[in-house]
Amino acid sequence: MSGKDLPSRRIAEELRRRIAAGEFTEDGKDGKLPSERKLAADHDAARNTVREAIRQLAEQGLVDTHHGKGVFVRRRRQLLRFGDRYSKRLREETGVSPYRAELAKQGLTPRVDCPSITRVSPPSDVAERLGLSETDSTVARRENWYYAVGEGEEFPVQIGITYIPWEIAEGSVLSYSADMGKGSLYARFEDLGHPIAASREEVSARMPDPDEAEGLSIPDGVPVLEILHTGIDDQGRPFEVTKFVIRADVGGLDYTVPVKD
Amino acid sequence: MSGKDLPSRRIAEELRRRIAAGEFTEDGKDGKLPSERKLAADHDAARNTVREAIRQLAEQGLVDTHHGKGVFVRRRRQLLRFGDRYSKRLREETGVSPYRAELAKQGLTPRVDCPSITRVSPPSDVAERLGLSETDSTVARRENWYYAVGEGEEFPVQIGITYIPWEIAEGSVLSYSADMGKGSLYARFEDLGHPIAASREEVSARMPDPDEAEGLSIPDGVPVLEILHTGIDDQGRPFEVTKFVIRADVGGLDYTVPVKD
DNA sequence: AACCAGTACTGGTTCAAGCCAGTTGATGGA
DNA sequence: TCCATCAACTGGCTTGAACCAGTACTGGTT
Repeated sequence: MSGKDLPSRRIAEELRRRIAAGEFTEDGKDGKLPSERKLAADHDAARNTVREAIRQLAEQGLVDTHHGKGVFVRRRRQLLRFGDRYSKRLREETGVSPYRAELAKQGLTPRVDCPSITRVSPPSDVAERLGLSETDSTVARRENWYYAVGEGEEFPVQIGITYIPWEIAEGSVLSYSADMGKGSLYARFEDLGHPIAASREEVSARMPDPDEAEGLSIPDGVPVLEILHTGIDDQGRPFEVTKFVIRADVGGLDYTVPVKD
Repeated sequence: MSGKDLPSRRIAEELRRRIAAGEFTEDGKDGKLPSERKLAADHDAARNTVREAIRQLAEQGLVDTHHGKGVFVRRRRQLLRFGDRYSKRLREETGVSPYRAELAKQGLTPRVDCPSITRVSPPSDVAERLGLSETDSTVARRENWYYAVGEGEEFPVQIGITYIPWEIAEGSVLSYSADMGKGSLYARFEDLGHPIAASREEVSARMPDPDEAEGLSIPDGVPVLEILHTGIDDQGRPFEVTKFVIRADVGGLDYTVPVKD
């Protein structure tokens, strides 16, 4: 046995069963569960006990609650898979960014927002990867928000914060313009003598902090993937670090890496 | 403003501040917070309100609760970073597995448990990646649990479930023995004519299901990384799929991938 | 038709109380 | 000395009540 026989668990278990059976989602139904007060009466339990059960389901990502409306079965969206983001061939042949291509597979269109470009001191993890001193150097900081638009809804997918050593970015569009022109970011780096040759990606997962949860409208019980990406040029020099934060309920990663002998 | 001014939020906020200030962890202290009943009295609030505040902290991964003992500040462990797991050179030169090497950096020793080797029908995602029919084929299923041992404590890190087409595993140690001999798994695949040449890794993050949470003793508010790994040989044939589930509070990934022109 | 107010729902938060269950340390007997 | 017992903690769970806050519909007024 893996769980104790408590009222809240029993109620949660029963709701899980009914959700799996499609009781709330079949035909014309909108996925709405009975109200907390009704469930409490049905199970002869206190409303707080039902709330505890629903909290367990929400934590598990099975339902969403909406104040004033009700509790709804969360419909599973197929994950977007991001990989191969830097290939020059892709960049030149298809003319569309990998982000756009992946969204297109699911009938979605991207919207990217670049709310700020600033000049700052690098955070310590970024400075370390760029081989810079944390205090004696500055970097250009470009913040990008990625959204997906489709079927009358728009939702945020990921945030990317790119740090570029100031001595590289200085004078280039990288340091001041949201629009980076044909071929986008990595074409500009190539112009500047840093063609991307390798990418290091350090991947972690964690719960979003409250600001991220709000900004990315992340439902309860959904973690984020955090990727610390370092761009490395043909000389082995790191020239750019980007910190991605991806909603794990809408996005994942897909790497195909050759294995070295 | 990002949060409402509710009693439970205020209490959580104050505890966050005191935790950050090191009030519970400095010098000889063991990181224990005041009891729920004491906090309730101090803040002139109901015990349930304090519990709600503590639940928020636990969800955020700041504290652990222990029934009968108290609430403790969670000490952050440096993440283990797994990458480059398949290199033949590493395998032959160092003689130690990458898993062992990464743990050694932090003064930990691995323990690996192989509780079961069975013959089953492949799950659909696995069958798809191996190019098999879900119903007309069988695979060897090897389940491995990875633990870290150090300083009088042992904790689980990840689970790996490896699926191998039966026609490949049949007759080999892969199909029946926990001990795979010198060079381990990928050396055996090489013996069988499938030297690993590339690895595809599909990465997602999610909350653990209740069984995983128990089996991996995952604290509240900690997600897992799920990696669906496909081993590909020098002919481009997939010969093995492993599903890893990693506790995100102890482990992450580290890929360095060349960028194709 | 357009608007607004009222009302009856929904979940969100807090309260005070009680009992259950795991942990710890003191007490006292063998 | 050793060990069982007990008391006094700790958090875990449930109850039932009250009130707040967001939503949607209804009916009346304009």
